[in-house]
Amino acid sequence: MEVQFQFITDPEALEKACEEMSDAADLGFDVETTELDPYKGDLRLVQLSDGRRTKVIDLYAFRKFGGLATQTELAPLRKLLAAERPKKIAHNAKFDAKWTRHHLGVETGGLYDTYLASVLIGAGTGERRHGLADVVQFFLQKTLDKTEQVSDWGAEDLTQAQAEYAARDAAVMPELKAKMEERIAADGLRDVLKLENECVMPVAEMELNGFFLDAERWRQQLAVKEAEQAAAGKELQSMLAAGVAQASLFGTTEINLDSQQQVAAALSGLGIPMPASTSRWQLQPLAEKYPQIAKLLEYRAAAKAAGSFGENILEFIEPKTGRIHADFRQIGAPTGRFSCSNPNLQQIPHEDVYRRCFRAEEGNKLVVADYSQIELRILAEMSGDAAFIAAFESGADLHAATAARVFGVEPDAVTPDQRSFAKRLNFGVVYGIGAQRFARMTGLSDREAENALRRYFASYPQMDEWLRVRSKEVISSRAARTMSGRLAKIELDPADRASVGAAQRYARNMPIQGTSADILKRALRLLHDRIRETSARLVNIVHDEIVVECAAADAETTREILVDAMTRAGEEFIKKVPIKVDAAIADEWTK
DNA sequence: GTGAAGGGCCAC
DNA sequence: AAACGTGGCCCTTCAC
Repeated sequence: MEVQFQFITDPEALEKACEEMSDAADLGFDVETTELDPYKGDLRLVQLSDGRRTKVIDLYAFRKFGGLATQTELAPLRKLLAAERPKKIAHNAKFDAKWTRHHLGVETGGLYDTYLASVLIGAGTGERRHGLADVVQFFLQKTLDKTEQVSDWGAEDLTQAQAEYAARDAAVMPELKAKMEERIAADGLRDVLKLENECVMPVAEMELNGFFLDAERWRQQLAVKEAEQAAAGKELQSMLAAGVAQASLFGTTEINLDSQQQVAAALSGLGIPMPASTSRWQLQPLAEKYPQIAKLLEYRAAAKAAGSFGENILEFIEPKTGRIHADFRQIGAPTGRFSCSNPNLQQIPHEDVYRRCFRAEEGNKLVVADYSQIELRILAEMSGDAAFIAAFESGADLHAATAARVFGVEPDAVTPDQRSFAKRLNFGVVYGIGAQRFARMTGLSDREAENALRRYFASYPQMDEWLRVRSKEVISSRAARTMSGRLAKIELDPADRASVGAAQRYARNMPIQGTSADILKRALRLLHDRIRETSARLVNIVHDEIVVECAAADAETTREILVDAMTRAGEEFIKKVPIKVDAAIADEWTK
């Protein structure tokens, strides 16, 4: 693939090029950098292409004019990037948006991400990869050579091959987008792609913002957990010693307490009847009778804390900012949920000892807001169940209202036990729980659990019907959708009962979990547009929760903006049930 | 040595 | 040894 391009190294040429490109409807947009992390490396090239004319801008040539983020020589480029039109077509646009935001000081407008488009079209099948070369091959039947991708982009003089590679990646984007749009339309993915594209910039900024972690507090907490682990480990070793087959003449009876095999063998050696697995739910019932089991569970909890939530997380603090800049995958699950890694800020334990380490910096506040029972409200909306909707509309305690119906008592006569059963039913039904599992969970007999489920669905007949239709339709459609139109293709083998069951539970759960993700993403965009000129910064999201940091003086205003954005986003999708958002202003990430 | 797989467990 | 959905991280075990 041969691409003509202009290599730009001076302000006059840049201004002319930006003027030339400004009339295009779509511009391919790409950058080349010396590192993957914008806090660690240089932004070397910015490439723009309308498909015919391609500009490769060498930012090293502009360093002589001063800092890139503020210099006036780059103003034409900033203006072009900031504009809603032309659209900027990029593959994994979050990357390009982060680098240009951080190094050029500009928020890119009109982003269109061919990576996210490809993932949406893939609909969770995993049957093809979504790298640019893969996507270009699949949609355009053209082969892209990516060997220059990892070349030295910090070299004073770039090679011809590097410049051509850079130009070509940008030049292919408009054509790729045009081709993908046909498929997006045919698959009914227009709305959800718009939702995703509008969410890229908020996510890019969130990653740049990072979340402040008080390292001192974290270390103090960690020291406590490490001491607990050491103490529990020592006690457990001596309790197990008698059950360990003599290892050597030197008589060492120490075993690896992190090895299920060795621990299970030692416990068996003590005459303890061991279940097939050593997972907590299996061992818990044995803990009362056997102190060794109780000690093992104590050791495991401390080991988990010291391992997954230990020193490792401190290593993610970026020295330049003193904050944690985790990676958020915008379509982390086929349902549309985000995933998070390096580190995963969506799995920090609830306990205050951990959460209080994530806090606002001096002079700032956190605003923490989450949707109240959003998945159950979505289920009410999608199923249109009159009784379920009425329970939400009354504003009364949903779980108590459910208990009253299931147990056939007056709402104010519901016992705490009954409410607890109803709560677990309400949450379980979202996951497609079965009677057996519900029985294990609650301690009811299988018979009683079946009856409880039967009464539950009798109480909410339209919900029952909606869930049944999802189960039935997936057999032929092999697909499910959220309210935004997000698609999940579902594989199943009709001859295999387990596969059919799994597909049916997924087909019932995906529209609910995925619509929740749709709503959150819409909220992120609305929030982003309203906090742009304020002190507020998005710092974390956890499925139905948004955390914003702002100047202390702006906290009340920020809380109102956040609640309003989340509520409006919810109301765009949910019409029959009220949306409820709980929000708090705090110094720390606690509720 | 390195990496995949599986167990176990944290979040929503 | 979960027939309750979605993730990621740490650890051991085992194959290459």
